[in-house]
Amino acid sequence: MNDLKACIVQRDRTVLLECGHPGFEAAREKLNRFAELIKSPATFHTYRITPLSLWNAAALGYTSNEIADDLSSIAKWGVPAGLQQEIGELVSRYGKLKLQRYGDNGEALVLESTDRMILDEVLAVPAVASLQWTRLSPLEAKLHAAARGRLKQELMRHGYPVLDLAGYHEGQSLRLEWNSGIEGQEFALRSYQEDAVEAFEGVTGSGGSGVLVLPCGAGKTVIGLAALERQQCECLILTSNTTSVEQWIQELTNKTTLKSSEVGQYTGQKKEVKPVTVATYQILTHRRSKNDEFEHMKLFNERNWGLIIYDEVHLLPAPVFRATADIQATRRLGLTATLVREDGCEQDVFSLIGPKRYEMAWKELEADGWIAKVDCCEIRIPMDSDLREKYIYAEGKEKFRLAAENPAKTRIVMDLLNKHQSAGILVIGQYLDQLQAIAEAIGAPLISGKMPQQQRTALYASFKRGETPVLVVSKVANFAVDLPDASVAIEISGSFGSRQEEAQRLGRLLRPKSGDNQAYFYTLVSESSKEEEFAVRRQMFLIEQGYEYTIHSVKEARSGT
DNA sequence: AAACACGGAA
DNA sequence: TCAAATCCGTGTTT
Repeated sequence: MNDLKACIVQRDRTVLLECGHPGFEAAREKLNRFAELIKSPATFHTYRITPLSLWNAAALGYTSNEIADDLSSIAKWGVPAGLQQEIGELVSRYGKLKLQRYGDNGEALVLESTDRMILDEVLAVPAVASLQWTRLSPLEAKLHAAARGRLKQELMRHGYPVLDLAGYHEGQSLRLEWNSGIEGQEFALRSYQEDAVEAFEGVTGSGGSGVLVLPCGAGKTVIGLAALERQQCECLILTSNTTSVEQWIQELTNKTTLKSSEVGQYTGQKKEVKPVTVATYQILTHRRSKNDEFEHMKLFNERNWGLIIYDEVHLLPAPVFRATADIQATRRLGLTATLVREDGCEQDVFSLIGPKRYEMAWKELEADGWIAKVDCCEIRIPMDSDLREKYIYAEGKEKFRLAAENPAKTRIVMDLLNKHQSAGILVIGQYLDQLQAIAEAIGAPLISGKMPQQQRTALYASFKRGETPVLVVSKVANFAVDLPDASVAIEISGSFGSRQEEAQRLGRLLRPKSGDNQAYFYTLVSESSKEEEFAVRRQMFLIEQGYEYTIHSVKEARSGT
């Protein structure tokens, strides 16, 4: 019995998961439903059950009983009594406050509670009390519909997520269908894409608001198109960069019956507002000068949008949250590979875009063959005595850079290139000097932000054909949507523990491979240095997704593999 | 018009 | 914590 229990569950809502344990996989899967990974050293992973992780679970339909059962099925020494209770209390908060429409004109809302004490308590919170309330009964209070977003945000901050049942306005209708493929080859959604869209639409099929979490390469754009096809309404699509804007437009016009005259681009170059409009986040947040207004936020109200799609929700900038608070009656679909934000605004995603409606673990897609298998390996490389000495006397931030630019890495890259004779190898790094040096040493072209777009495109194409087997790339790789997929990635340096960046880089390898469908991801780190710490942080998200990094230490500064 | 260069922003 | 990249607007050149 006990040999399947891989966890120690602690009173402070942290859970320690033993890595080598036979019950590891099963426990990880369960923990992912309602806990967040916060530390992942080699022997024990630490998870924390946070209010937000519980509410996201609750929104997916998990009950506190199911969570309690899951926990006790993995807890070696049982679940502390107080904790069981606390979880029950937290989970039950989701749904204790409900927001409903009041009257028929949509101008007012009513906040309802099953518990008078809770309603009294939240109405006493200053930021909530300052809204204009009319107490209708001990269990109901009325307010103006315009405050919907603000209210949800404030209540969430106070620890009470609201179940928003106030509904949506329909928006201008727009007819569109899937384009029928060649010779009756109907375009078909993959089964999980179908599931994701249905999760967004909800049981009533009336659509709603919320976030779908899917790995890179899972076809998030197609899911967005599907949501639009179901809703049949005018739609605003917000995304992170112009290449992505172009991609959306291409998919919209290729895969659906929408004509190019119905699809507009709203960016720095072109400001079209069409029945379907695709814009960058950046244009929305652009200001003439620092204290000016956001002049392009008016895009939210320029047409009667029935649906707003937020691509890459983890990058959504703060001012866009503020604008989103004002349009809570519009259906909202968030798409992302990770709910984790480096700025900690996960709560605002929950209250203003919506709760998580669907999540597919990366490993699950891998098992079904939709994405490649990836072997992740961290290689620890010693610093030679000169470098070590410099390192010891350096300041905090210099330390990181010295370790990251460890010249011994060049040798290891060469060894790895020898090992993988195949084409499709990316060397990815953070510092231009370092990348330059390595590019010269291995005789491969370096692509950085300085390189004109045309040259980049030419190199990407040559890489795709296999004529250029190895590319050295800087941070351009983080944004380049047109960079072809690779089968081996060697990360020689990375930014200060950005989990997203690591995920993005791994994402480059995920397109299914012919043959054994296997890809390789190496990350090179200087041994016993700050770089090691940050590598651990970077890897966390992927570990949560079920990837394991094997650690390989290099003995001498120059050694074979 | 389109291509390019620059500075500010986040 | 940094460095490097993007995007936007503006102004200049072809």
